[in-house]
Amino acid sequence: MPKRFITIKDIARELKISVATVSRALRNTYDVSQETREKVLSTAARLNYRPNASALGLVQRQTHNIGVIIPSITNYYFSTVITGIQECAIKQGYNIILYITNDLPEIEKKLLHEISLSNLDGILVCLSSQSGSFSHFQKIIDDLPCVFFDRVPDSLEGSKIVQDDYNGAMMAVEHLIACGYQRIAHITGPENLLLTRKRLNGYLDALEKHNLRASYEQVRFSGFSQKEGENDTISLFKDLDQTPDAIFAVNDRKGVGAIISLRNMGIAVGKEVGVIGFTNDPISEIISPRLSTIAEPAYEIGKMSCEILLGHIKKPETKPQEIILSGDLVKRESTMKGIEVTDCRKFL
Amino acid sequence: MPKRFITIKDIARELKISVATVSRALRNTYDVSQETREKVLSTAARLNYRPNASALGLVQRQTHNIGVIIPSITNYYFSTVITGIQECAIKQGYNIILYITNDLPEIEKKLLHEISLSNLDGILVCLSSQSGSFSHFQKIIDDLPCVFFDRVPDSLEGSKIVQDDYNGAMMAVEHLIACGYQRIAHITGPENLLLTRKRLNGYLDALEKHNLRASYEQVRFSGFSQKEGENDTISLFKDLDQTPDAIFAVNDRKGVGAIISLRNMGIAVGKEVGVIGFTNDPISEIISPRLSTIAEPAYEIGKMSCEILLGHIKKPETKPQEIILSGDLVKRESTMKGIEVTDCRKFL
DNA sequence: GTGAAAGCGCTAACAC
DNA sequence: GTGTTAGCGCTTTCAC
Repeated sequence: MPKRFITIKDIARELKISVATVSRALRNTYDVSQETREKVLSTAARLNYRPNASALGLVQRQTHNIGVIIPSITNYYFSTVITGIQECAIKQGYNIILYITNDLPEIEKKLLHEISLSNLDGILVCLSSQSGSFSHFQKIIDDLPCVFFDRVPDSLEGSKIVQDDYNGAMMAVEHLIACGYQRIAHITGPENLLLTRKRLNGYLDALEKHNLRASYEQVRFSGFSQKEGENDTISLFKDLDQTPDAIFAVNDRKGVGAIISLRNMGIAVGKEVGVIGFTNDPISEIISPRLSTIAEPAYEIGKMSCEILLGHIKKPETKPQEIILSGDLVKRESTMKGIEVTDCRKFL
Repeated sequence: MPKRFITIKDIARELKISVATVSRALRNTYDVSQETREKVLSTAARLNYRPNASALGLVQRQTHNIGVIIPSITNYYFSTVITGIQECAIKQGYNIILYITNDLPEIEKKLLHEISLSNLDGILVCLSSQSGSFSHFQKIIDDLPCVFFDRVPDSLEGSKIVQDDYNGAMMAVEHLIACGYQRIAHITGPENLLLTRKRLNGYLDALEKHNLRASYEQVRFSGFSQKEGENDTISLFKDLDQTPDAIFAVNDRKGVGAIISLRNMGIAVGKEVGVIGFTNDPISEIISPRLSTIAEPAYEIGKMSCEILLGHIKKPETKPQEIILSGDLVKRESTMKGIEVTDCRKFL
């Protein structure tokens, strides 16, 4: 182990003063003479002194590291959230340590067990899809400030930051209705996730509000991937006597999957069957036709989560907060019933 | 600072033995009796003891944290590389600390200055686009094992992991040529990046090899974004007397940009003008027509980089290695000259 | 205003 | 096989 950095001892020796004085001078404590302080500061700069993180961690019981547990980072939403977290953290002098669960509860559990909590001042969590119980989180919460974002538990205490899933879904479905679609199906994520249920409720309530048929028959639960969006769509068209004339997808990737399946079936997306997603993934601008969606404040979610966590870390007595950030409807061609698709070029 | 975890002292007190013995038992050192060890292990388990990371870091001079400096994570390539890094790291008991530069050399420099190196056992770096000089890295390299990936410096020593940029570009352009395209332009990244120059050389050499016109006139340097791909394409068609009949883009995002601009110009992508990218971003399957590309081993690059770094950490005398991973040609419709586009549905 | 010393949690060298 | 001690780099009483 060759790592050896300059320490306050080196500075003290060079200046023939005690380490205590060096320490005080460095931290600008008042009871140190102007002269000494300047000497210390200048030699520290000259020697390129940096405080040792482990020593600080040991004595102050805080490491300035925060953990982030997340199912995946290879999609627009999560990577943007992380970017928000990281930017906020660094600004306040904190590092983020990244843990990816691959959306697998076993890995999540294993991780939680193995993570060195003493290396962390707090933790940011987005649950994996199938997290059945949350007992493994309870232990952590007891030890460490913990903030949940996006996929949050309903049964645990703690701060929670989410987008407005219910109203977002409501907006999406009302937009479909406003466009003239009537038989609106929903392809969504795992039933046990709170996020899924909230969007589902928004969907169902919007239908009821407008006196349209709201039934579980036209809902498909599965995962969050494009492929699953494709399959759900196929299943919808195979199983239903009256095929839907619109699909509300729980996210844009599934929305893209829906468009692809519809295209494969020879159905004109928009004109014949409308599709709307959720996220505003850049991909929704690329797909043909372009996908209408509910834009989520991903970056904000990350930033806000980090700020709240840092608040808990700095003031442990802070009460848990639940924050809901609203999204925006983005209208594109996938929900335009009116336009004629005679000239295919338009969509190429 | 409320954090207080169980320590070996607690175990020692409970068992009325010394902390040294506890430490030895925990680490399974040989000179401890079976009986004592079992007692220690069981109380450690019962008390849910976890070694204190800071204390370990202090005494062993290693933190089991590795830093990752990367321009961005909100795209397929980088997020996949990170996933590979994280998976490899966790498997070997290391945490990754993420630093995002936003591709800004000022932030990169600032970061390098502020990062607590004593908190890191090593560092993985992907340069920002405009890193002019690398002097700020030199200091780090002297202190800490450092491995570069993807965007590597040519003037610094150290292990470097990259895809085969030169041959990938060569393959891409030869594919275009094989498809019958003749006037092949190139839209690429910042000229000062090694990666850009390698792909450029592959491009130029392929043209020369096949006796086609190779000139800087048909090359556009800019950034890596889709928007810049759009602009480069427009510029190409505006400036050139003889407009290109194919475009080789430095990455898929720019390739997508090229397709979008071509479509806007009313040009049939594939049939009239071929486009090929680099990466195999999932987006290349979504765009219409689907984008041919060179698939990069992103996950492998991450995994390999992490492995090499861990090698350096564990065996500091290890010589720097330069590893080149090859990519694969993926043929799609954006380079199909032959097919008739009468039925647009095919592409929708 | 400054130094000496203890202590954070742990390992390792040295006794016995 | 186990205990004692010193020390990793730093902060923080407590003296003076």
